[in-house]
Amino acid sequence: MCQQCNYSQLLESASLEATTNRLQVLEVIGGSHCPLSATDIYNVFDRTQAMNKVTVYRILDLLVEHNILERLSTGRRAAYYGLAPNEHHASHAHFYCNRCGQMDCLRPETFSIDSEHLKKTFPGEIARVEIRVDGICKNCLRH
Amino acid sequence: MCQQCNYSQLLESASLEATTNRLQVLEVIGGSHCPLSATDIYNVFDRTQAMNKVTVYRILDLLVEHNILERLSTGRRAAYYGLAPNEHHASHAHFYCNRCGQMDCLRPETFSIDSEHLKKTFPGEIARVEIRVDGICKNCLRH
DNA sequence: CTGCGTCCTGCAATATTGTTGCATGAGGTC
DNA sequence: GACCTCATGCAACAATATTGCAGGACGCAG
Repeated sequence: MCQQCNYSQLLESASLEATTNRLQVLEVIGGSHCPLSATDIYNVFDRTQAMNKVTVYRILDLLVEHNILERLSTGRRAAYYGLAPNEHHASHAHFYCNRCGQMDCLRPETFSIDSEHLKKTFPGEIARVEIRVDGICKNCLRH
Repeated sequence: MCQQCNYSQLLESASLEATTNRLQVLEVIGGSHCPLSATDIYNVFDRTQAMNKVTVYRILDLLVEHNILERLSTGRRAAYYGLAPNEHHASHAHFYCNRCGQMDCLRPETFSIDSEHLKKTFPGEIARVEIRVDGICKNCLRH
């Protein structure tokens, strides 16, 4: 998902310690071409070196809170996590396959939405806009 | 949310029996100015006349499947339910307050997205596009 | 009008996902 | 060395949703 991000730097500029666990979570997410669920993430560590699921959840929460990761909803129960938009990658919509549960990133230019106008007129504070396209992916269509 | 929908008719045109429970669920959702969670819905019935939560979940699933209701994600765990777009109400985005958990409907013209183009070019089948704005609502900002 | 099938509902148990409380251990500071 | 803060782990718990099974309503064939 991102080869240009320096994860230690991301953490330090958020005043967070760059611990091994945090770096590993970031590497797993950053190394994936699509957002991952918390379960996906700690399953990766089950194979190589155990990381407690609570630790994974806490790291995910922390990084979302510091805007390093973004939490994506799926229409099902589990949330998915991807790198938050930053100078290296623009905010973009996602496609969620209702059949296999895979979530994919759409290209940033897929939707052009004017959230600036909304931010000026909306009587509240807007943190982010999430766009998700639901359907059936091409792999599942073949079967 | 909708005074024009005839719920029995909606059910019948989907070949579903218009049972009391289903009509009541539809009336609760249709009578609300904003989408409701499954818990909200069966709490309404706790006061007036009990309906089992499993029944509520099953009715919600069934109606979503038949495109009478739409399931909205919140970024938290509970899903919210509103009437699906139909001839009486256009598809629209929603605002979710991260502080109080209230979900509100935005006016349909808030975002104009070109999903037709995407449907033509995307190598998969697109069922719907969900847009959610997250932030803090004006009520919560006051406190 | 009796027996059979189908559908809706309820209850209990279970599953999935995420969170909290508390203890331990590492590393820094006085 | 005593003390602090922070990250982590473990166990228990909480919130949300689903499954299995049984009973009851309703229509229909005989």
